[in-house]
Amino acid sequence: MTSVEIRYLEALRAVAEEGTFTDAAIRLGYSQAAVSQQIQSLESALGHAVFDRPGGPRAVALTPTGRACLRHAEVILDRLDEMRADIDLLHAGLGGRLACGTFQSVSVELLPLIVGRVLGETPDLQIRVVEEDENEPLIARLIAGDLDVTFLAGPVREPMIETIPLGEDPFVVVAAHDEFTRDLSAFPAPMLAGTGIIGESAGTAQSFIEDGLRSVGVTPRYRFQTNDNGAMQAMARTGLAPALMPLLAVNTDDPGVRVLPLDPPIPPRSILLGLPGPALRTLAATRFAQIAADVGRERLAQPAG
Amino acid sequence: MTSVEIRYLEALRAVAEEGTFTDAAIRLGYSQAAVSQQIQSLESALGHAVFDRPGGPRAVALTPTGRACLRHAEVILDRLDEMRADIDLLHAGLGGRLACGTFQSVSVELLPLIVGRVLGETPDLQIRVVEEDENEPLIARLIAGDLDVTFLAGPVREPMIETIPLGEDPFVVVAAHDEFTRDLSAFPAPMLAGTGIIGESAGTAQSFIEDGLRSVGVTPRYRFQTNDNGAMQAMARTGLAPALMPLLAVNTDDPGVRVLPLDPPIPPRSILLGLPGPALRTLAATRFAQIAADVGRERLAQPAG
DNA sequence: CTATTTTCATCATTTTACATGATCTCTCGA
DNA sequence: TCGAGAGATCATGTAAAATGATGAAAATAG
Repeated sequence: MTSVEIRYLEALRAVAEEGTFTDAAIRLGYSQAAVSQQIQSLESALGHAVFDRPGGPRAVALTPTGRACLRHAEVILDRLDEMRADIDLLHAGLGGRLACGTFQSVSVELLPLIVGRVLGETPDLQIRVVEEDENEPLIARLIAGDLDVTFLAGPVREPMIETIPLGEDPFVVVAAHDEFTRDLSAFPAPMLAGTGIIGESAGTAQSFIEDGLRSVGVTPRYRFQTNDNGAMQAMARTGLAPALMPLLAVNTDDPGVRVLPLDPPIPPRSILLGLPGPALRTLAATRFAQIAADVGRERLAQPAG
Repeated sequence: MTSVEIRYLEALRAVAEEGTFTDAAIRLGYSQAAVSQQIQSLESALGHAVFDRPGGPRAVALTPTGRACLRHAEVILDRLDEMRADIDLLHAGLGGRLACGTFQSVSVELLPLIVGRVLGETPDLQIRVVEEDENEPLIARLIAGDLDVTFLAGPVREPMIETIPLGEDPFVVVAAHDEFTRDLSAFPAPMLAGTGIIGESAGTAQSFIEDGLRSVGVTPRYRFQTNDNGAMQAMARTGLAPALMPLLAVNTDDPGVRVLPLDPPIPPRSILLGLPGPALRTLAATRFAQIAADVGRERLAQPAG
């Protein structure tokens, strides 16, 4: 009891196209007997004849079973070729797919820059972006192979993956442009205790901010919480309270607000790029990481020292 | 240098789904060593690793190459299952396709009746109808395997195919319904010499008619020739000349014409169903032939004796 | 830190499948 | 009736695959 093999399907196609077992054997580089046996194996695997052998010098003809089989066989053989081509492309670094994890503040400015440069080099690469609010699911998906590369925030302790520091993203105060803020060059941290703050709803970044505030003696009190950067900034513009946001997430072209460093400053969040171990790394992912590091050097503050 | 085999793709899928070589081997009914070697063969065929083996009791993980490969492998394996299912269906006579050759006069009444009954039995059968004006291309396509069954007219001498007589289709005169034809029960053949006739343009049927007419002493003289049955009948309705048509092609519900036998009669055309040799015959084609014979007995004149 | 467990790789061996070359058999056409 | 051409069959050597046992690496438990 044998099963269907690629070789049999190739023999089927060759015989169907050549019309004789002998010619098919020549084309495939086998002996006639080999092709005969391969077709017999295929027939025993399927349980039905695929060729009608009229005998004598007449060409063999496909049975209805053979025709049905050939229709599928051609798809299968084409798909195999496609597979090889796909894999070759993947290792040439030109094609394939790249799934990239990210989070809001990175998505605004850094990601488009990086993606733009990557696509400039390899236009046939298909980049898929997955956004999450926290590190944890991004890391999990990277390990699962669901992502090829992902941005991460803050310090990451995870031996299963490799991280590349891209730079630091300071937290800034976004406040309404009014008489009070007009002449400030930094926002006094203690004032936040009185005004309250606008912040993100939850997530890793938010608890990082809260710890930072406490370290400068301020207990955060939220006047408004949202996960949408635009909404946060718009709310700050009304003067309800200042928003405390990562600089990357701020639209600095907005004339209605002032973007100020906090005084005293709280520890900035570091931006990392996570990659799987070398064996699981795409060529495209490696290149993405290089470009991300370049862009980080250009656009992000680098840690002192 | 080995090439990609179905077995390897099955191993790839099993390992990817189970997470370990050992579990995949159990599922596939192989030893662990066998699966290990199959994956190695696949990797050497592709030129790249498909799994990352972290070593120790951790699950293996697909490499990007492996993921690309698996995407295609799943399509290929699904297609193989589909192929088997398709062939099984074909031999259960329930599914598959049936390509049927036909010609105009049969298409009008006989074919819809037969197709209706066949589809009543096997609704999932896909029937494709191919119409030709002559026997010759129909027979050629039947032999080429392009058709599974075909209607044929008149006597056929072709050892490569099998024919089943369905009945006879007499030639009738279709004449305008006027004072002259009102009381006739048969049309006198000699009159056709005076009026001329309306007939088909060319083809096997037409030369058969001409031979028949000559045998009753009439030399055919065409007033109008067309390949469209409706046009022929419409022309006869105007009274230009009587049309000589196979009864099957006549719309007998037309009150504007009288449909009369010829006197003396000319030999009728026999209607046959052509089938390929038994090895090339679909179960559906066999059933089609049985139903066609039934319908023929009900609707066609049977040859004397 | 060692023992244990889990997992995959490796090796030698057996078993199976495969390809070959030499006939056989069949059909058609001369 | 015979030969040419096509596939089937057979015996045989070879290559590939599966096996079972063993080994190595890494995480886990004590």
